[in-house]
Amino acid sequence: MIGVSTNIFLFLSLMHNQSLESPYDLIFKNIARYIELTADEKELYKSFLKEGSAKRKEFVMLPGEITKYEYFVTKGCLKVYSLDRNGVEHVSMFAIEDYWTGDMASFMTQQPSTYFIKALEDSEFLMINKENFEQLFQEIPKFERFYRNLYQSSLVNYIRRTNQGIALTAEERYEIFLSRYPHVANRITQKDLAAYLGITPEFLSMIRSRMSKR
Amino acid sequence: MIGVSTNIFLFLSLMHNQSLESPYDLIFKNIARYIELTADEKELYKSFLKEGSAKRKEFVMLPGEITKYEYFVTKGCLKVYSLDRNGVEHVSMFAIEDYWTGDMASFMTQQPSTYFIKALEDSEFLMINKENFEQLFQEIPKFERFYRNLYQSSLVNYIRRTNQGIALTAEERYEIFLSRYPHVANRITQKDLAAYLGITPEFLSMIRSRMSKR
DNA sequence: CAGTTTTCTTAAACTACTTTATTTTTCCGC
DNA sequence: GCGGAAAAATAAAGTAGTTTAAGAAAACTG
Repeated sequence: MIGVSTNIFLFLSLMHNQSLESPYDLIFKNIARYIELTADEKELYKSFLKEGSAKRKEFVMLPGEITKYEYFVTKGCLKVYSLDRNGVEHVSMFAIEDYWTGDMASFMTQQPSTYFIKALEDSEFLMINKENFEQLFQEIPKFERFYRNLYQSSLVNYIRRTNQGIALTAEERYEIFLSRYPHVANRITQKDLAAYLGITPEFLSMIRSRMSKR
Repeated sequence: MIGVSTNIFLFLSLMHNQSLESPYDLIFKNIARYIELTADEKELYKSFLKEGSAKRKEFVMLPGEITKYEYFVTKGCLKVYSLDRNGVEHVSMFAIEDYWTGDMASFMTQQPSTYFIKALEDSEFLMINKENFEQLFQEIPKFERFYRNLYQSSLVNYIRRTNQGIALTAEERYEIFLSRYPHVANRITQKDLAAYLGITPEFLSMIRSRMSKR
């Protein structure tokens, strides 16, 4: 899980009172974790963003496309995944409110993506394209610092997940996911969670019944 | 493999003619991938670094310690690894010349590390401590950009490795490692490579004999 | 270069996870 | 609230990778 949510409680309060927060309030709070923006800078940044949305089951991105945007989810839940050569689905991350997502490799290198991004719920997000992303660093150099910190946190999470994938059993990984991302776990299906954990839904089901018998 | 080597050929030329390059030339070339430093800035940066070395089989870092430094390898090869609760070794990365390494999570959060760093060959490196790391961004803000880019590349590599770990068989991961990091592969033992791939040395040996029979 | 330690190989028994198939339960679009 | 589709549970047979053990090859150390 790359995106590094600012704060679970912020997200929970949003759940109960979504209309009070605009999508921009959420993204500014996210950015304020690492840098402070002046009112002018906020306006400029806002002008670099585009609003997007997708209904449940709609695709936000398809493999083969050159990734145009990085996404910041303001409502709903996106699933980022790919298919291996046997057609088996592998989920790279779930992005809920306050998470950044996209295909970073494709966005950075402008090579075709190998990922699908699909909305699991009716979703809304803010998007920044490659030109604006580059421009951002020219206009507001502080953003170098923001992204340096964002990527730093993401890396720590990825390193952890890589090592877990190698060192732990599926059951252990499942338990860790439940305790670390409970608010994600109860929004997604077991099938999708299995695809994130790297196991079959049948085996996840077995794990669950084994665990409940203890 | 996190560190993102600038250039294999640079490294190869170093192998043949090490005395001509100082460790600082190497790190400045590494940094020049993303930002340009003035002579003054180079001097200042140099003053933030410390030189270190370790003989073959010596430990550079032990678990339990709070990580003091990030390391840039200028000679030799370091192995970053941890032990799981069964005492099985899991290699997180090999760092050769021109690679950055360390325990980023521990360095950033100043929590005790869970990693060993051990020299596989007589090695030399440059180190930056946490205070100087923070200071660096105050004194030379350009470094935000450098690290933003460095972390970006590392993330792309990590995302790739995570997905490979889940989607591919051990044999496929072995072949990919060989073609992607041939210069690392022939400097390390099969035992260490197996611990990187997440399999037993016995199984790697089996894979190799299976492959050679084709 | 001899002795010792470590690494590598091979092979048989074992385990975590997959595959395939069937049944039951949940969900969501009308 | 109903009908159809998707998800979840259960179970049996199969496979990728582990474990244990023992011998052969390589590689440090004195």
